[in-house]
Amino acid sequence: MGEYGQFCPVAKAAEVLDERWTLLVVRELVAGSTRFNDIHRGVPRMSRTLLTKRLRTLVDQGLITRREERQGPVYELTTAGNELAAVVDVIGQWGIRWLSSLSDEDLDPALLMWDMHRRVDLGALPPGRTVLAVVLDHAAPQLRNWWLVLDQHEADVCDYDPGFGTDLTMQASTGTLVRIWRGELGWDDAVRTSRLELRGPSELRRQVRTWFQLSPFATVSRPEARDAG
Amino acid sequence: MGEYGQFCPVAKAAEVLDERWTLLVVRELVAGSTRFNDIHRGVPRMSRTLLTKRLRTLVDQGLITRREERQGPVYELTTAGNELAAVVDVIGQWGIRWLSSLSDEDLDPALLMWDMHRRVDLGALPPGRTVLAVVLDHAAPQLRNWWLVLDQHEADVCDYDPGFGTDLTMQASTGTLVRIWRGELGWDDAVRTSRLELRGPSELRRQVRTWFQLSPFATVSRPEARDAG
DNA sequence: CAGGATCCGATTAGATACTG
DNA sequence: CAGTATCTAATCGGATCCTG
Repeated sequence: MGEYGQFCPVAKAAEVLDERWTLLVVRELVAGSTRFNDIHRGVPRMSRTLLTKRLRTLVDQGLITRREERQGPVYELTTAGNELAAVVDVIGQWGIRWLSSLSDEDLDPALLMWDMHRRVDLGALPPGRTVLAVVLDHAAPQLRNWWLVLDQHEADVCDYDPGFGTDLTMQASTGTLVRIWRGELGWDDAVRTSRLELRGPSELRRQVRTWFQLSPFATVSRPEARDAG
Repeated sequence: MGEYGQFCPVAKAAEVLDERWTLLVVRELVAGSTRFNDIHRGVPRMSRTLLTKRLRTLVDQGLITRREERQGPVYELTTAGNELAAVVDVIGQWGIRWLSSLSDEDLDPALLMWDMHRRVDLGALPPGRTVLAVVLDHAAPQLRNWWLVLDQHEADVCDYDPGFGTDLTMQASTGTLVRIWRGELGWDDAVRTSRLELRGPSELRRQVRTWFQLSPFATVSRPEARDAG
């Protein structure tokens, strides 16, 4: 795409980073995804064709490598690409401070579940397997019900009942969970006001909040409420 | 333009920042430009129509304000916009570390002179007015000769002889000056190898290197030279 | 100096269908 | 699972001309 014709390092970096979707693909790689389909789950609105193209560009630019494994291609950040973690971090910090108004379009249930499953603190789980059902109020029928299958080794997310039974059910609107996720609404506050409902053994109801680490940006300090000028 | 449909703060920030040219316009504002023409001198390849459009978008997004003054409109960063300085900084640091290969297109003489004039350390200048002529080897005729008119209060850049006489002349290729500017080539090294030639009183020849602060990214540490994997 | 209005060509990305 | 190929609709941005 476009070059800026400037020797400024900001301009040279922008040539690489400001192409549409690129920063989000990098974010997925920074978050640890290495397989095509995993990366795509983090950018589901991107066509697979376009993702292919962006990945190739990133390889050409030396930000990632592509390796053929038995299970298929594996994408990994190079040293240069890895240092973009700092860029993603600062941009996210700015974003959470100043861009808090979300449209309904932004409240993507599948994305929320994908994010949650990836931030599970495996060490905080009870022994054995735990199945957490999540019900998202008002979501479209096929996006309403989710199951997180958690054990000490991995966290899986399903959009169908995996058939192990349910240990705990969590019910809320997608917006409520997103606000909790982003650190804009306290867990206790949400429970107290019944915006977040938990059903199951009281011990699990108490513990569940420790199973998730929330968004990496949840703890970023927010600006004082006053005009932006 | 495009929305990503994600609640992730990185995605929300990218919606604002990854539109073409936007980051460079922000960079100009962070660097201190407030007038339309000054901003445009920092992004000369951007059409004025497009710059107008981007500025309006930035106002709508609450990153800058536009104020009508007697001399004309003045653009200024809001608190939110001002915090983008950190984003510009991190991106520039990454850029100078990993994107050192510049095309001829990137070596824009006018941009270099504009950058230099803006990073003059007024306090380091000799008393009174100093005129520094700059000759850029191999540049197109109308981009070869420049004059920096420096005094304790301001630094001006002209592409014509302002008629005050010349105290010191600096001659080099644009590429050499850019590499010095970016911190990739030492001043002494350039002088010793005659890539940078100075003509004028020996005292000024010795002092001139202190008049410029170089690029804000000149002092960023560079990666060790080895493969990027 | 700081734009507004238009037109038009180039680029882009989504949708769709197909492949090993 | 991980793409490729193709077509089309939409968008974007440069050029040009005009304004107060």
